[in-house]
Amino acid sequence: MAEGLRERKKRQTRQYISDVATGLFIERGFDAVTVAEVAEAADVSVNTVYNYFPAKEDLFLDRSKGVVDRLSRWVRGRRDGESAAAAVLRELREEVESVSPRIGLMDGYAAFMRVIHDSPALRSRMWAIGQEVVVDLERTLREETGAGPDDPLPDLIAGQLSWAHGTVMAGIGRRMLAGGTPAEVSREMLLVLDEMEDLLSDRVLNYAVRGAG
Amino acid sequence: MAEGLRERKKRQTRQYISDVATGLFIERGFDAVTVAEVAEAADVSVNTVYNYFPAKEDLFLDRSKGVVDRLSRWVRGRRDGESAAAAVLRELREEVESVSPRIGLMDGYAAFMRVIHDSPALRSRMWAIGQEVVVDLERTLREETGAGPDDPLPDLIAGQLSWAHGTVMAGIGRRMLAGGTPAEVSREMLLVLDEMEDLLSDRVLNYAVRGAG
DNA sequence: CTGAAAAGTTGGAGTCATTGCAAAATTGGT
DNA sequence: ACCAATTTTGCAATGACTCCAACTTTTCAG
Repeated sequence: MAEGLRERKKRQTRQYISDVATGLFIERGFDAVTVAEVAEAADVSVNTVYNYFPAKEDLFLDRSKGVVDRLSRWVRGRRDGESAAAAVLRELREEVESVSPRIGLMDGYAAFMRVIHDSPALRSRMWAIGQEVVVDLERTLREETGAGPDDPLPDLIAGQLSWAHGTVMAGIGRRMLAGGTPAEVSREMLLVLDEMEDLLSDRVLNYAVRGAG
Repeated sequence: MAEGLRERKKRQTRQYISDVATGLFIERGFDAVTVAEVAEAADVSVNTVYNYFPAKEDLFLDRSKGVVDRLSRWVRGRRDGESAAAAVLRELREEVESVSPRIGLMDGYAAFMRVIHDSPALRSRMWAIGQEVVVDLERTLREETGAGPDDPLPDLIAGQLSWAHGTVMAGIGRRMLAGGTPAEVSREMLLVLDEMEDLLSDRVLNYAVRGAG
């Protein structure tokens, strides 16, 4: 009833393995570290590693970290009179402006990005996560607008919004990788965000305005 | 001087291996067929397969097939007074309208898509090709407009255009997979193309107009 | 036409991710 | 302290991919 001491231990073990693995990957690169090494360094068997993580990439990219429904949450939380796109742009700007570590604006992110940058497997996994984001957003937009299954608009809008989100994230990654400080990158990305908003059409910017049913 | 009988044989062998592999993949799925089986069916050794193809996925998706520079070619070939986006949309419409097999509007494409759809490895490889397309287009747009390396616009426009291209290709794939005939899918996609053009802003639609330096 | 050099093919051994299975060790509750 | 559920582990196997040395075929100069 006490909600398992067992559960706690499991979560601990899982976190520990992931931390150990992350350290090794950052130190020596994703491909240069074998799962066996991770297991040894974490003092567990290889099978235990696979017991917690479905694949090697998940040791580094724990996608359960609430990234896939980020856009959906932002859209669902849009204010009265605010469109889906406006909400996404506003939230993005807030994160960038506040130099939030949630979007990679922090010291040490460059090292993290480098690992991804240098590993095709990790890059591909990043894309897969991005795909989940789009699919999730498509569903949310359909729910929020009541669009029929044949209406292609929600998917197109979802594509545009997740393009915007992905472009910002990629821009941050690239600039941090190039040695920028969080503050510098934040400043630059605000300009990019302005350019981006300028590139979105009114159709996009006015889709799914809350309270305009 | 006769430009090798050797070269001809090599190209033949390569093509043959790819054909045999494709047949097996369509018949039984990508993951269910081992490279060893492909090699045996093609009457060569596994090493020979790897001599021609860097990875198993390349047996099915031969990315040398001029897809990566498709957008760049379209943009470079834009007419006088035509923008990059207008050229891309025009070419896309032409392909769709003419029910071109180059973009998957042909019988048998569903079987081809099914293999990709069911294999994470192949889907991921498709994305990687898409990435090459964007990068290629970014460079082309910079060349065509003379934009400086710090101007973020070319990358943003490239992102929008390759989003449009990718969306159309994905739409075709999904509809063919769902059992549509090439003619039906062509008709539906023309409507999607109209919606899509409506979603692009004038900024995008008027970028890099030929002869408006 | 003939004998290397060059290029292509092959077999075999090895690494690594990932899976399946059954034995062994732990843990929670009684 | 004991039982049953849960975890952890060892072992074996599959399959992609690489490295390497031996072997065969093609090219080409003489």
